Formats: sequence, C-alpha cells, structure tokens
Amino acid sequence: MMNPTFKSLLNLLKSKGIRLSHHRLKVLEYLTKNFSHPTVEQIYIALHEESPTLSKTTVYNTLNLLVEIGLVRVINIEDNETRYDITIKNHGHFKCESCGKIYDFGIDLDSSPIEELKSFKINYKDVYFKGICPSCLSNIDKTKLKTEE
Amino acid sequence: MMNPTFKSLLNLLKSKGIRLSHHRLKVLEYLTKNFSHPTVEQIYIALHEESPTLSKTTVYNTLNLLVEIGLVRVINIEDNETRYDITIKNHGHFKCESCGKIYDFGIDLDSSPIEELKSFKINYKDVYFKGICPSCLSNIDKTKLKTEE
DNA sequence: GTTCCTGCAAAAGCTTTGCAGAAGA
DNA sequence: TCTTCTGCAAAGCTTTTGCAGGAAC
Repeated sequence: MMNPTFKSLLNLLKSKGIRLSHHRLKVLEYLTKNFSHPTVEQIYIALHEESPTLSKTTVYNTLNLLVEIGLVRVINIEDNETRYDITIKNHGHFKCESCGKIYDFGIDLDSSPIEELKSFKINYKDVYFKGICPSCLSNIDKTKLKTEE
Repeated sequence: MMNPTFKSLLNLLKSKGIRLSHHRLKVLEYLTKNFSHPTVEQIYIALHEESPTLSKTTVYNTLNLLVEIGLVRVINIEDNETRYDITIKNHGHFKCESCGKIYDFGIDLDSSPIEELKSFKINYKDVYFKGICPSCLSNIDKTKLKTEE
C-alpha cells in the first residue's frame, strides 16, 4: 500500500513538525499517484468524491505548504492555470495547445552553465515548451484527409 | 523619433488590418522603449500619467492583441503576475527573488534538439530561472558583515 | 459613413484571509 | 490539553465582457 518513497515523504513532513492530517495525506497521495500535473480544481474534484468534507481551502493550504517546504513545484506554463508537480528530478514541461495535456521531458541545463549568469545564484530552473503532441498531430492529419476526400 | 524597428512594427499591424489608434501606439512605444518586462499595472500607471483617458481595459485589449499576432510574449515566471516582453530573439528570463527584477539571458535550445520530443511540433520555448542577482548578493554580504561587526 | 476601438461598470475567476469549531499530537 | 488544521464565507485580485459612445479610416 505505502511505498518507500511515500513513507519517506511522511517522515520528511514529520521532521518539519507538520501534522499528517487525513486531508493532507489524501492530497499527498493524489500527487504521488497522478503525475498529471493537476490543477487545484482537479485535485479538489477527485478527492471531494471520496472525502466530501474536504474543502478547496484545504487543498490550497496543503499545496502552498508543500511548495514552501520544497516537496512540490509550481508549473506556470499558462497564465490562467496553476499546476502542481511532485516529481523532483530535473525535467521540462511540454503543453499541447490542442488537447491541453502536459508531458514531461528530460532536459539537463546544468551540464553547460550559462556564462552570462555565472555571478547569479540560481535556485530554480523551469523549462516550458508549447506546441502540438504526436497524438493530436495524427488526429489533425486524419481530419485533413477526411476533409480532402 | 521613430526608429526603423518601430516603423516596421506599425507596417506589420497595418498589414494585419489593425488600426493604429493613439492608445495602441502608446502601449507599443512603451514596450519598445522599456525592456523591463512590465506588468499590465506598470504599463497602465506609466501611460495613464500622460494619457489620462487611457483605461486598463485598453491595456489588456492591446496586449492580448499583440500576443495574438505574435509581436509580444507572455512571461509566466510567477503565478501571481503576468508580464510582457516585446523582444523576439531567443532568450531566457531570470527573476531575482530578492528585488524582483527580471534579467534576460541568452540561451539556445535549438542547437541540441531534445530526442524525446522529436515527434512533437514545438511552437514556443520558455526558460525561467529564479534565484538571487549579483546586486542583491552583494547587499546580503554587506548586511552580514554589518551584523557580524 | 462604416467599422472598429475605448471606457465604464459589472461579472467572472482564482486565491487568500479571518475566525470559530474540530482534529491531531 | 494545547496546538494546529479545517471549512465556511467573505474579501481581494486580476482579467474578461457587454454595451454605448467615440475615434479611425
């Protein structure tokens, strides 16, 4: 049930003096099971079904808390939606402008440091790409073929 | 007064059938003169002084229009502030977490395409870094020295 | 003279806040 | 028991919208 990674997360929270309340655990569990870069709304809707007493305020509070202690990253790929990501490893985010899905991709910006920024202290690096994903590309092709028939 | 770049911008707008109204020109001019990645608020406050009839709605409308036709880029480095950038050339944005200033830096992600994304159609690439800028770093050092005196 | 733009006010979203009651340690 | 968390409602922001009057062409 409880994988080692999840358990180590809980220990980290405990060590910071953060109470492992029912709702916080639910939010954490959701994030570790769904790497879909969810919005607050998505998390709330999903968890509210099984925990009807959960409020959106608590989802906000919990996410802000997790971001603060560095367990969760904010994804600002779009200006009208804030998304959250629990994956720690270095990666970029690609958002499909057609279906809205967000894909992770590996990218290592540390291997060749940027000369211009050598006297800057860099704490976070975000890479956001936008475009059309392969699945939507092939759908567009099909639509074209149909139209041209 | 009107540099060639600015003139070519106007021609581009004309060619798209966009009217060169007084307020639109003011917003465009502001963007070409201030590479400070301003927010809507900053543009509004600056221009409202000389053009008191300018409304915030028009600033929003104009910026959305310019983004739509690809003349201006949206910067979502922070989730509580949308910034705008008229520079076309490829560059990343560094935001100082201490003073809030945004710095441009050159970065070329096209030279080594990402294998994982070879079947994706990529339309936009954004690179956002956060940390502390040299100026704030030296201030922190000075403060430390003072405290330790 | 048309068409499009602009400003105002209101509405729509999203996120935060204050506080009393509930739950965790 | 004491501290912290939670939910509700309200407030605070930013951004969008509807519409009548005004400016651009």
